[in-house]
Amino acid sequence: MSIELRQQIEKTVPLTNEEFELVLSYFKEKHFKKHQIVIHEGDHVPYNFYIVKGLMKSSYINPEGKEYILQFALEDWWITDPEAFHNQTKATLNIDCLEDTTAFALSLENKERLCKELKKMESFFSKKTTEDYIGLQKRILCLISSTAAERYHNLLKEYPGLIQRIPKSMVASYLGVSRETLSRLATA
Amino acid sequence: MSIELRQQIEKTVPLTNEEFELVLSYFKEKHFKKHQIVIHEGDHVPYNFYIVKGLMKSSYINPEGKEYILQFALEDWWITDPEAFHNQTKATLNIDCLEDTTAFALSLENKERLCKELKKMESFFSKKTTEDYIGLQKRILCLISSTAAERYHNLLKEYPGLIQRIPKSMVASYLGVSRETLSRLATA
DNA sequence: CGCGCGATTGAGTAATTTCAAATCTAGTGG
DNA sequence: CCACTAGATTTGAAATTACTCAATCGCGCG
Repeated sequence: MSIELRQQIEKTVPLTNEEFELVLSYFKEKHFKKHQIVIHEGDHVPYNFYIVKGLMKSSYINPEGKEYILQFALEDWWITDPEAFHNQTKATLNIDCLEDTTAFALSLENKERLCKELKKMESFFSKKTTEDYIGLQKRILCLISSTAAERYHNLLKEYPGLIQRIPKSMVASYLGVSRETLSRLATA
Repeated sequence: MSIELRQQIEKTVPLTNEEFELVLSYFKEKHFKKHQIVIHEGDHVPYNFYIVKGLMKSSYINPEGKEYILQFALEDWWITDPEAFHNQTKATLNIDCLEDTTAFALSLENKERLCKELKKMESFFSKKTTEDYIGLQKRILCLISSTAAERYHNLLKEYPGLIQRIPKSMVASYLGVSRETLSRLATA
């Protein structure tokens, strides 16, 4: 059930069985249904979620009600409203489920306790955040340097499995183009 | 000379004078002239730079020679090619100076030694990377949800001091619009 | 079988780019 | 101090790209 998480951590730091048990003990298993809202704008953000099975998305909804998708998270990915989670402020993003989803939930308090108790976990989170940072920088480069068509094909190439599980209209939102434009790109 | 760096670190973790001396000892002071190239695509990336005085930018240059600016870094900011630096691979970005610049250079080896010797520095870097990640997420949101005009005015509001020190054509590159479009926005 | 959501298509409009030319400006050497 | 030049900025006009609004299509689910 949690082999992937262990493997992910062990890409950075090796763990004994006991250590991994300790790590797991700080998480709380949570179950969500398709369409369920996990975090709503204005909420307190109690957890960072590691996705065991399923699919969530995080997005910003502007005053006119238009949704802009910041992230999809499927198996072995993490998702939260990072600013609200780390600064313990109110959420500006919304997080919901595109499928029935099982996640391991880690509170900020538990994250800090865990890092204190098991110093190498601090290295793991640090490395993970750095990798995520690099990913965002690449996405920014893509947004400022590529056309809508190039961005779409790049996404297809990078995450071929993702597109099958997501309505095209959401792919459009993630790429920063209208559904109609994406539809015209997809057939070309 | 290095009061700002100490203050930046102490926003996350308190330091004694001795500890800060230790921190500083891992950095190497470097001087660069305006227009000097600090990192060239294909180079090894030996350092992450903390800017003491001056201004650098990092950018990607596509095969046709068009430049896309990922980051500006002025006093009290950090800059490197993060992927090449952390994975010790060849640079895909270019970094150069828009002004004469003094920087504190930290090698990956020294960063790791420092974190090992002074555990709280790992917390500092971790926190810093998280904050930077949040910043990039905001920039992505801005890119997918705002018009060129909104992005420009947002930049003016967020970093009012930056614009005076940077050619408008580079602001355009950073925002992902053509110089001509930015010029028309700026006068409006 | 029909409802409803998502996807597609069409037409008109708005925003942005490109290419080209003109203008402005800062730094250099005389 | 002035003239000159290279780079940066602005402006204009045409072409492209993407958006909006509206209508239609397709299909899975109840």
